[in-house]
Amino acid sequence: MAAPRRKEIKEAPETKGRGPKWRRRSDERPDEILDAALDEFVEKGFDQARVEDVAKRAGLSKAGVYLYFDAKEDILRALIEREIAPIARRVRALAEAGRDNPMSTLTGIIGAFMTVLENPRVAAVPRLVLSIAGRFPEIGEYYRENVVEHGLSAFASLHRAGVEQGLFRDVDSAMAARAVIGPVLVHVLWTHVLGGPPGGMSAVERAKTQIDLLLNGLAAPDLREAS
Amino acid sequence: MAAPRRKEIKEAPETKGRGPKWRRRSDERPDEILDAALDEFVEKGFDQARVEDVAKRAGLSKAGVYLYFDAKEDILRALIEREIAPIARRVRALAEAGRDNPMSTLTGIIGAFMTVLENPRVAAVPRLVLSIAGRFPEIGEYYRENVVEHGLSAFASLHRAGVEQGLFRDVDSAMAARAVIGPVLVHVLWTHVLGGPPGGMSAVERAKTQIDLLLNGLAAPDLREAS
DNA sequence: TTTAAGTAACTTACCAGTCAGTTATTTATG
DNA sequence: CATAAATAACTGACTGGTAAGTTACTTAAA
Repeated sequence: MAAPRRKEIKEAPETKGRGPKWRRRSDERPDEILDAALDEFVEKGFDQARVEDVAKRAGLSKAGVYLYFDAKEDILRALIEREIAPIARRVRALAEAGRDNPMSTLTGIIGAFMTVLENPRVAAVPRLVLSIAGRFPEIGEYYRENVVEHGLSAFASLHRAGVEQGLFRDVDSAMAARAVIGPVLVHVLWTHVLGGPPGGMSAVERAKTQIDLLLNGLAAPDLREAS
Repeated sequence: MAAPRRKEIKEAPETKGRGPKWRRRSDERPDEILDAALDEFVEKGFDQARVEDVAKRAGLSKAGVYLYFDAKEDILRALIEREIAPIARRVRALAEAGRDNPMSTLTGIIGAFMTVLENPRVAAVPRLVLSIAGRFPEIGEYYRENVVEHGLSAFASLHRAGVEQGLFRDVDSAMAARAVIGPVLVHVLWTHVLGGPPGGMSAVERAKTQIDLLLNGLAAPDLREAS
């Protein structure tokens, strides 16, 4: 916990003569606080994290934090909103790409999920959401609507396209989506939450195996039912 | 680790006339407290649950609780241990049964998981574990060793048996296990944590669809790769 | 009469949130 | 340019409420 150096922005006004009237010294404070909060929340959980520690990590005093956020809860809310936006955007992008080539998009999705969630800081957000969703239902709903449901519908359209091209079987989209993200989720929980050993496989190998299993099924080839 | 000493004295004085010298009035107190604690923890989460409320629910005073448990944390520990034992036992039983008939055992496992986890009180335990595993790593490890790893190895032997009988493909057992429990887990989180709508399907239908997908895969039949 | 079982009231500690006052930076003025 | 005025940014110290854990005492069973 090295004392974070205060940012020293001595930068002169951009336009010498007629600059903007008000140039705040720290427009980036809110983001710095959110960064610090994410670290603290990940380390200790929302309840056990102290606002004072968040403040210290961000390089200001507790009272300073309350200049930018009205309550601890609001820090959490803002944090989750900030972290979720890019995910929603990415999901959307994947959905767009999916129309043309469902199969490679699917493998792309699984691969991306796995590698992105390898990063503990990324994996931490869904964990945080899960752990506080009971107490702040709106946060859970927000996450559901903006990430999960978004993702689901994106996947559904991808699946639909694949069915039309004769690539995928016409099963229930929601169930298929669960078959896609379920194993990834289990892996995340296993490694990041329960502290299990990562196992021998690399992320790429795991992704490959999972896709194979997802597409071709567990049943021996000669036993598969046509559907 | 030091679980609060459960009073091992079995109630029933077998002999009518002359009972044992010491008949405690409440051998069942610890269990009553744990029942109450589960309710409170499920409702509010570990941190927000007050020991006094647990006590009230169990029908005694807060100080009374501290006669049986040294700390709030110990209540949690004991609770999880108590709830986990039967699961481990069930997992073992399923594994035994699995040797003979891997295919029906597999469908049995999925069905059992889904229906059992329909009960919020049951679903609550893994949720609790997930939410506090960061702060009490031993609890996470305990859960991992006694439930997840147990279950994994049980599944692995089931899978092996199936492979030998030519029923299953010889993929990585751990990955196959994830493919089995992942979707169930997603469903639990979806309904119990994020408050998503349950969707049209019944538990039985869902189980059926999931098994079909797991065994036969998502790919259209004529595209499947032999493996 | 002994002792396990139990309680009300207390102590202790913590921490979210506030407030009165300080410092730094910008603009206004002569 | 100096310097005063204005105000945004910030802090140390405090408050109030909450809840874990303790203690000194009471009750009731054997």
